[in-house]
Amino acid sequence: MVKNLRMTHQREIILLELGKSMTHPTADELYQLVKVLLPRISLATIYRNLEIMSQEGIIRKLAISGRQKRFDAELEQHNHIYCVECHRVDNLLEDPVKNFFLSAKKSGGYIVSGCRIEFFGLCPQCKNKKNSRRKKMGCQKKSCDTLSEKQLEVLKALASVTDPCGSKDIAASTSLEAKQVSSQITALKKKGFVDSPVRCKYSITAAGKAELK
Amino acid sequence: MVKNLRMTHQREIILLELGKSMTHPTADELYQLVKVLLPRISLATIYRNLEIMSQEGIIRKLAISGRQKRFDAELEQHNHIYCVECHRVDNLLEDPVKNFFLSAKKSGGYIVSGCRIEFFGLCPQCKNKKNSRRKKMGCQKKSCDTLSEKQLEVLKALASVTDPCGSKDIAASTSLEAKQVSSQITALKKKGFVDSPVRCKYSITAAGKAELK
DNA sequence: ATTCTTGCAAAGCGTTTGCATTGTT
DNA sequence: AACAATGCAAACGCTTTGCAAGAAT
Repeated sequence: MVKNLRMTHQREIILLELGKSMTHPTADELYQLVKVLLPRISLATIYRNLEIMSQEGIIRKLAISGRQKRFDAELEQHNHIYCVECHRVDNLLEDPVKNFFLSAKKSGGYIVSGCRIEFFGLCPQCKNKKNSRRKKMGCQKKSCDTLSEKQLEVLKALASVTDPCGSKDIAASTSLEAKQVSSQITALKKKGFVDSPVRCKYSITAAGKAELK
Repeated sequence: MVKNLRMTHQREIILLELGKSMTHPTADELYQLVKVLLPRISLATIYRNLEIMSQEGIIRKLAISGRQKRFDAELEQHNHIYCVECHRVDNLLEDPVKNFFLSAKKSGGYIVSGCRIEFFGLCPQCKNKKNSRRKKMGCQKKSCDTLSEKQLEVLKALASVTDPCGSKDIAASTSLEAKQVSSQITALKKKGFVDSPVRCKYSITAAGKAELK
């Protein structure tokens, strides 16, 4: 699951340039930036590293509006605003859900003409496929460090929200009962993947996020 | 601006199949469906028609998650849910902003692992470019049917929301003052592009939507 | 020594376009 | 008659991949 990554010169520079950039660059834009420092680097290396690093959770791949993929070194949850004319992507500072028009005004001078909201996850079919696949592979590895299906589900649910939430909330978003959730949370806290910043409210830790690959 | 569309057999079938389909098909998926009825049709025709028809507002192009574009014959505002495993896209029946977890439960059995919210519009630079371009072209056409810049801005603001809203809301989302908005609304109502279903609340009409191309 | 990573080139995929022909108005 | 739309094939842009050479552990 976890790859043995090596810190190559190329990878270092790519990460550095992505970190410096505030424009959510595309692979090609990043290529242009990196080429200044490493003239012999190839575009394929950029793509490969961006892919690997986003899989490892070191950077974030933005699936925005059809066109090219864009990348972001900022991992904290934040939303984006996209110019339909020049295709640039900026960060949205305010929470857009709270007040559409307010955030529009504050979005660095954008004229907001719309908003796309898209949920993602597993459809019923794929959910079932995954479950049966896991059962088959279940007999191979069974160390204490391995998360159970239920724990994984809970952890994912916690990863998908920013604010701490109670076990009822988690139950509502998973296939589990509230009672089941509580015991999973206990196990997850023991492993250091979950903590409880407020009484009866839980949130995922950095270790927990890392565990989800 | 408005093209002279012809109703060809191909276009008719494409529209029909898209209308029947509940899966937000990709161009290629639609190609497979249409080919059953019109075995000699080419994929390019599918792409061309989908592009033209979405430009004309007859269908909707979904800018979703990375890979292929998807198309939808349903024009009413609704949000989507996307399976990260098999890439299918379903409709989200509930308003997702209201309650993330509630809608997750009701999303046809999906396990929701996240949500992408993306605003779009014009960035400050492109906004300025467009304005100066319009000013240059302003002397050519000046019929009564032409919308002023301000009217256009108001109309766009109304097009971007589902519920009727007051002039203050509109002012907040445009570069205009509330007073200016009111007079633009009056003009737009006269042209039949805006109506007022509730006192002091305005919404865009079908004609208004059509006017925005 | 092992195995991860690179640069290069070629292929991949989804989409768009040029062109001669066909079909609609 | 005018010109929009078609089928075909070739090109496009972005991305991925196979492979031999190179670099990090």
